[in-house]
Amino acid sequence: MRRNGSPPFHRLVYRLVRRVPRGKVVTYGQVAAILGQPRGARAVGTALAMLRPPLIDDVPWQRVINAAGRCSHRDGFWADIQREFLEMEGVRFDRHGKVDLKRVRWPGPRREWVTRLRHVL
DNA sequence: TCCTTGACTCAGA
DNA sequence: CTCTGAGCCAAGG
Repeated sequence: MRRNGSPPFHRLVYRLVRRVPRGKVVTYGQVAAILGQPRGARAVGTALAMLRPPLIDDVPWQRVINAAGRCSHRDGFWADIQREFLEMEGVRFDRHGKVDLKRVRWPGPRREWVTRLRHVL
């Protein structure tokens, strides 16, 4: 007998991240908010961390960055890998290692995400 | 169930 | 702009 039909949080995170198109990015807090958890940015990081090391499930993890517009990660290694992947997709970084969220954020201005996307998930 | 861990964030200094 | 501290949350032991 199945007790809980709702997928665990990290699965929802993967579903959403899989929809982020090439050349676009989302922030941890944004993902959390869309999933109905405005304060759960940290949990989103936990979810993505579970993909490592094999980087499974065709989840474009590199498209998730922090609110400051930079690649997070504790060690610089994966942050560098992430930046390289994003640059290959056409995402530009300034000399401080930041992207222009105003331009590359998906799916556009804040007013659009939460309401429309939550239902689709 | 309690406790610890982080790919987080925001307000302050 | 950088550095802290406190708040927050799912996972896993």
